[in-house]
Amino acid sequence: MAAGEPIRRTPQRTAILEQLRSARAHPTADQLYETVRDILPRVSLATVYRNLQLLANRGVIRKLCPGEGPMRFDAEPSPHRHIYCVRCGRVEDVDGGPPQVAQPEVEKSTGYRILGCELIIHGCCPDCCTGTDTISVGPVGESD
Amino acid sequence: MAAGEPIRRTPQRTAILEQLRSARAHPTADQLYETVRDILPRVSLATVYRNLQLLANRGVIRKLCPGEGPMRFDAEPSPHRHIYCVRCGRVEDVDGGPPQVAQPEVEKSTGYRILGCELIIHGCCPDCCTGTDTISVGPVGESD
DNA sequence: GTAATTGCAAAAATTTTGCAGCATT
DNA sequence: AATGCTGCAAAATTTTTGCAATTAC
Repeated sequence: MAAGEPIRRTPQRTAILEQLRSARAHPTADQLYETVRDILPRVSLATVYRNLQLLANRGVIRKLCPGEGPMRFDAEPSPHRHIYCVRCGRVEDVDGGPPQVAQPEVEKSTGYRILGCELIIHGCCPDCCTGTDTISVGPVGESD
Repeated sequence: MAAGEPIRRTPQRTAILEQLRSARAHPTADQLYETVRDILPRVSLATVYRNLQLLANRGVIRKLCPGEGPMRFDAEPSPHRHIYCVRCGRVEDVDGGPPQVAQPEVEKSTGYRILGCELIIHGCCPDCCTGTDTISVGPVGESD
């Protein structure tokens, strides 16, 4: 992982990071592309992808996989938990600190060298599961 | 999520589940397709995808997102942790019980109704990170 | 008999890449 | 000046879908 070289400052990169940082939710590359276009109308989606990848590799931002659909991006790279609404796809932060992983124990039992971890909770957000809606419990899914 | 109707038994479905259950690793749909073809040479990849989706929706199996590349499937649906090798892509189980999520607290603080959760640790497996290899720490990535 | 399931092929969705020109250091 | 970055368009990858025929219950 190339983490040594300085990151070159370009208008595109700056705008992408700015827009990601000001995003309420954890946007997809495409959603970010749309907002960046408001600032730099000629930006390309490939540039957005390339920069998000580069920034994630550098540890400046974080890439999230909700388990369905496209990847999400998070301006906050330090470990914290996320919750994903299986109905509307929204991803939000969860308070209460980072997921607990006993790094030395896991490294010993698996033989892996641990680099990081990601905890994502699946659920149904207040807007989607109002009041007494019927929902089923179990590993996520919308229909067969 | 349709969880009521009985699951119809077809040779394809049986073979897919059998192969997934006998798989050491946590295979991708495509890997599973290859092994199922040894048994049912005329099976289609679409059928593999459709069945994996259906079985995951029913809670019979579990769909995993390693954060990069294609989805993985796990014959064991009960909650347990996984570790993903960022170099070779392998996914393995981690002993030590399910990830800790204080469901009532999280439901109260987020307003979500929790359905499940997934913890995936990123690291470098013994085969990939032998001895004194140099690896960088931080949110995963191979090159820019 | 009815409804679910299958194979095939085509499509959709997401992400990556080749390349020539431009911008940043 | 050198290297990295960009836009564009094309491609690669992964997953889904339409449909007619078949199969399970």
